[in-house]
Amino acid sequence: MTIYDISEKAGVSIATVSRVLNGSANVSEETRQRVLDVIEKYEYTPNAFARGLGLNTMRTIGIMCADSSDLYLAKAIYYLERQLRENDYRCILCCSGYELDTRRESLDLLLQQKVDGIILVGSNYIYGQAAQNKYILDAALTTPIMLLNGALDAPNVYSVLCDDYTSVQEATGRMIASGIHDILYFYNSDSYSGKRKRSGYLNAMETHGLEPMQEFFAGNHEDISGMTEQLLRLHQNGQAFHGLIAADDTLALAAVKYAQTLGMQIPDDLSVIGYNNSILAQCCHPELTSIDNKLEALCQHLTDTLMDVLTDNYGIKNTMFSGDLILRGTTKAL
Amino acid sequence: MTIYDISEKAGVSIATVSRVLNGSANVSEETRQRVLDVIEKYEYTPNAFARGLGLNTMRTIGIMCADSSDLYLAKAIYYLERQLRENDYRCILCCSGYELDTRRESLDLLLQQKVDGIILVGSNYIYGQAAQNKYILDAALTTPIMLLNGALDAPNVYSVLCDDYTSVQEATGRMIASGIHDILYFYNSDSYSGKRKRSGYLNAMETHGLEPMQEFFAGNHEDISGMTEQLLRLHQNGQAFHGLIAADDTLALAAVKYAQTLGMQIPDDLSVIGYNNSILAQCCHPELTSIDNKLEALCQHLTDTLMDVLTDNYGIKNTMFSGDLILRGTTKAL
DNA sequence: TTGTAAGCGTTATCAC
DNA sequence: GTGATAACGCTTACAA
Repeated sequence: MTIYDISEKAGVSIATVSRVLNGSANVSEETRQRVLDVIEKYEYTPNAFARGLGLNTMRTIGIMCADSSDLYLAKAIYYLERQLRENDYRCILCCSGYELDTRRESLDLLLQQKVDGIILVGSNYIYGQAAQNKYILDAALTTPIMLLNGALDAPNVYSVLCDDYTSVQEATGRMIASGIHDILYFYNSDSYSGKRKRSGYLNAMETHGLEPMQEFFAGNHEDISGMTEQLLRLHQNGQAFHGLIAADDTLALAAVKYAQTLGMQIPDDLSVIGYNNSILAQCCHPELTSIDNKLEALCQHLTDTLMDVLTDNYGIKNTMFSGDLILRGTTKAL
Repeated sequence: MTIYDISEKAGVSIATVSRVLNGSANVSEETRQRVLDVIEKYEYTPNAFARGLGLNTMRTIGIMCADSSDLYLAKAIYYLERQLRENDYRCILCCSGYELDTRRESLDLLLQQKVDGIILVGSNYIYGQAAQNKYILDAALTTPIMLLNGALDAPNVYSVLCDDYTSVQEATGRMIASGIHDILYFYNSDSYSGKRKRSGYLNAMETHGLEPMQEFFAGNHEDISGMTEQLLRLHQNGQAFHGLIAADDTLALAAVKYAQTLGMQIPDDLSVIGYNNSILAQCCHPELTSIDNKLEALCQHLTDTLMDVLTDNYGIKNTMFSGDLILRGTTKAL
């Protein structure tokens, strides 16, 4: 079934069928109905490729992330897909991994597919050195690039992120105010937002004249046992801390397991604050106090901005949301 | 840049450029090189829409799932996307939700996008009544349909799943053999695989002449606190059990929290077995014994089969893998 | 209000 | 080997 078949059966030209299909006003109600009847009768649907060629768009958005099975990224993808679908856009998912080379490839893939926009999900896309971000700028020459949890000042690049710095700074401050002074910062990434979180912690400690303690975990993002073991080694080496702020709920969960392994009471012997307020926060007993970075709101804003850019060729360049500390059982009243 | 521009600059016809582009043998090495040079110089890439129209494919596969942020589904999507990309296919992600109506819509969306195949991820897509599965059969008229963790016997529909029945039956049997006779089955879905898991439990209990205890959780899939509370209510009502088999790691985790809340020792006072062997299994202390259903292997087999179908129009219709019980701290030696 | 015809940028079938 | 040229199925001026 093509538009020709329909036009023939309805006794009109293909232009008229096309007009009906695209809701053009310049069609008499009578012919419109006649055409619609034929379309329905034969269950005709326009050929998406032909339409794409004619309109130079198939209404698709590329969603790129390092690893779509990551709890946090998966949630972001979920929100974005739903919101884009509501705007009649389809999503092409592309997991780029964490290497620069594979990221370039992934981005090229999406550009070749001629998507209308590309969303980079995750702060790890922005590197410290400008040269490493060049492939993003190149892509932006062709297609609007949206950054979720990253920032890059360039034409046709739009950023939406959460104020990680302030969130962690305030959380640390509240823990200090509750009387805990030996607080360990436990992290596993020095990405754009990773750096900002850590700065927040450092600033809070310095402000209160306290000595910072930082511990970096280099292993796999999902290796909770490995994280726990690393903390246990710290303990064996005599490093004491009664508070722990984690850059991620996974790390915080490892801290809870660490305490349980040693028979410590939470929050009396150890207070823990996580980040992301993911489902993991509910997974332990007591439940995790965690920083909520408003992912759904971030995604909604990003989608809205992208729609603005796509229609008006203009949108808000940078937006920063503020996070919320969600209090649960791993901290005393802060 | 179009193929015309390139042909002009290279001093050949568009046919020759197209031949070079598609690796046709009938081009002299000299012209091939000349054309390639021009292509490289101008960074030309063929227009995907035009190519799609000509070839009637853009090499895309639709991946449909109820909720891509679900831990298990997210993992499946991750594997599938990677494997499809290796085969030079792009993925269009579409979250359909759990309602029949929205599923129909989602499937239509993918068909209209003219994907080359559709993967339904999750056992919940297959309903008990044939009429409810009709929309899948209709889609299969046009496009091969792959079922991950579901089975449906129909033309152009292919199924890959794990033997949930046997996995749960054996796990239950081993728990019984370890001396635990009052075992609760905790579940939250009566989907295709949900039913099979439950049957496995029931069969094992009956075989050993034990009275089954089943508890259904009707709330949100992520509401671990709600699940924990439901178990606590059960306890308050005097229902005793020293073993618990869960249809999902989330439910198993709730069981661990339930025990911790009551001050029970795991596994001495309560043994727990989960399902999926997801990251959640690592999240509690002690860690979850869980049934691994070989998701990556399932996905790989599904992708391979789909590639077979796409190239030869023929592939293995039904495949069943067997699961593994991964022993960890929530059970005594089984 | 409707129809004609020219794109859109490929692939593929012919000739030569 | 290479080059015309006809599909592919739509959108959209431009005419009528």
